[in-house]
Amino acid sequence: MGGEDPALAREVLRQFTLLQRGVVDCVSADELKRRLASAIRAGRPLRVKLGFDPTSSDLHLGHAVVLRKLRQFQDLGHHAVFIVGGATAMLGDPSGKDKTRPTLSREQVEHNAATYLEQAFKVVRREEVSQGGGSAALEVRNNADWFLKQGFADFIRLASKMTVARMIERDNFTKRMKEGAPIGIHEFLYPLLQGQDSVEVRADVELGGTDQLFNLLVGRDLQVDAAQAPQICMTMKVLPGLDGVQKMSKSLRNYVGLTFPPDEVFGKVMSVPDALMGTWYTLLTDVAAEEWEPLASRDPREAKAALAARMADWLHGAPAGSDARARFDKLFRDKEVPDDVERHLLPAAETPDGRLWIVDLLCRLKFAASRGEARRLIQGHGVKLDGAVVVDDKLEVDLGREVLVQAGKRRFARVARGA
RNA sequence: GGGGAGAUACCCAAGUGGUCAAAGGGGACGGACUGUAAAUCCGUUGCCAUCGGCUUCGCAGGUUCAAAUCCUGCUCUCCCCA
Repeated sequence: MGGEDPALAREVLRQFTLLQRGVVDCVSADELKRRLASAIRAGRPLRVKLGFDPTSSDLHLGHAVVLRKLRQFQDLGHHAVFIVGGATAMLGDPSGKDKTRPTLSREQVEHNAATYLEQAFKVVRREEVSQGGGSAALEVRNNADWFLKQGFADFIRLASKMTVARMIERDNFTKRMKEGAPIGIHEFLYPLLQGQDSVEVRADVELGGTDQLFNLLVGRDLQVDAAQAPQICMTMKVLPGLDGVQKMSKSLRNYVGLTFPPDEVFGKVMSVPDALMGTWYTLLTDVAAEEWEPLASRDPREAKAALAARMADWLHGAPAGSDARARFDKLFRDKEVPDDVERHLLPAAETPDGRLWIVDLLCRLKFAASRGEARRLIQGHGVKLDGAVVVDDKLEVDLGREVLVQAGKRRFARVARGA
């Protein structure tokens, strides 16, 4: 770096510092500074790539961590390239997995891709790229567009760019081999495809979780091979899920979906172990550590509730957080029945005498998946009728007038016999 | 291509002819405590049902009064050799 222009140097440092939040690896930091400097000097924004495979139909807070980073680049005037892994989704990324994932059909992938973008726009600015540059905030690409057009020869050529030795020294493959777990050859191909994406879109920077570092680095090699400047690889700390141990993922069911309703967002965040609060604040908010740390040590519940409300506001707009909190406090802290309990009317035909066996009632309400489960729930004293614990699993409930059914702490329904 | 090992419920894992709906652990759910945190304790964890019945141990057949357990074929996985 020349370093003659102090204004430029300051701007580079400002951007660089902001961008460091939540970042674990940056390959390399110096390159990033240099690239920022030349971008600013030339008025040519960096092309920042982030890709997701539409392997399920939900994005969650774990995805949001990197999406936020992408948004941060946008806010600094850079150009986001969002890759939908239409082709790679069919392969299945081995990163962070201890087992092979099932490959998906074309149809599933396309369906998922559609819902994905919508969810991503909760975090990323969506102005589409305009031809002449200008307000180019976002460019959406689907890697099916290039991969499905390529021929066999192209594919083999790509495969030749990687060695088996390098592949198997990758930690999660080593681990799986040691455990005797299967590894499909197709899983070796995945990083190459992801790397090729970087070549296709001429990425300056690629974002990902720490478990993506290997894949991101492959992109660098392929770019060099294609006579492009190698992308800077930035990995973000992976967001731990609700269990506090494993990374947030839909298949582990420890996630908070970006489309979850406010109450659920609030409640799930409240169930995050205290020890993780700092990580969540760092990765999912811009709140300075000096702000949340004192609160978290003085009043952890309050700090977490503030975080939870913030998440709900973020995903649903301003009053959602405080509203959710009010309902949450009422239900769990004050142990009161919520205001908006769903009402069910059972058709009279189903209850000729106006009575219904409690076990069937629970099944009808989907509070239990089977009669056996309903029985167990009752035997475990988990069912209340008008506030009183049900002890008899043979109870016939009189639906002549409305009754309040509660299963566990959070499932409520008001039921009466319909016409 | 040759040799060996293996596939058990949501996951890991015991069980090698009846007493096995299948030990143990994890997870999940419910209860107590609480801040839907952590820690701890208790209960439940195939389906239907009143005794009782029905379906389940990779898949398909077979032997037997009786199979997760024995036999045959198939599918999949791992290891060693080539």
